[in-house]
Amino acid sequence: MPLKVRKNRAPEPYPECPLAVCMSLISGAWTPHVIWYLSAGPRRFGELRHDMPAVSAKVLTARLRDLEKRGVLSRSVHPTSPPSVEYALTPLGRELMPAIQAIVEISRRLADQRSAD
Amino acid sequence: MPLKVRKNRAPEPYPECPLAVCMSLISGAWTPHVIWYLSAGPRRFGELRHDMPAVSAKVLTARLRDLEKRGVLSRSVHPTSPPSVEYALTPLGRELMPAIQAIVEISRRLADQRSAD
DNA sequence: CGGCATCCTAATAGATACTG
DNA sequence: CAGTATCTATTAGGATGCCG
Repeated sequence: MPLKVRKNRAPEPYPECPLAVCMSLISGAWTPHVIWYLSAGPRRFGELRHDMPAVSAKVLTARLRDLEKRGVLSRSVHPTSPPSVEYALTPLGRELMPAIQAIVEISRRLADQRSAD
Repeated sequence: MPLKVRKNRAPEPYPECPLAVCMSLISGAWTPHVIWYLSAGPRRFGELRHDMPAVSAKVLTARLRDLEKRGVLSRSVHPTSPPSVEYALTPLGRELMPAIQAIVEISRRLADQRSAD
């Protein structure tokens, strides 16, 4: 059993791999969407769920916790009633925007091309 | 049982989801790396394995087949001895480069910042 | 050289029900 | 409102061995 690397993720510990650092922050099917919807400004849990109706609460929670741990976003609890929790991009999170932006633009262009057929 | 969507992938069929089209082409831990290493020009299977020592042959094959099926790259077999197979980006594949490029640049900047600490 | 077949683990994600 | 708990399913990826 040789070496046992972390599975299902880009192998971060290889510096010769030029995409690894950023990929480890945006990998996951929902991660880029979360970052995208936060790029316009802070947003609450329920609003994010509304933005992405197809994601389950569990998965959204998991992604948010993960991104918080990695320093991409911040989580602030407002002890009101009913309680509200706000998520916002950190400076690190904002550094990822060029990639997300590029993905959005390519998606739009490809979608346009398809509908033009 | 309501609607049964495709699992473990960004939900392509939601047009209101602005990242879906591109994400469906670059999702997967190794996919962006493959596209990146092909961006400099056509490349053979063995060369790609050399570029990404951490990927197994099986996974690399799977990613290449997948990308070929989606029209991102082309596969051409040269019936020499020993056989050689060359992969190259298609025009569609080249459209994805801005996103890959952005990921590479962010990775480099973040790596620089870390080493500057 | 460039695969494919087989078996395996781990990560991601979905459904549903429940809670402070 | 913003989660947590539990259970299950799908998939990505890894290890190994064989083949034209």
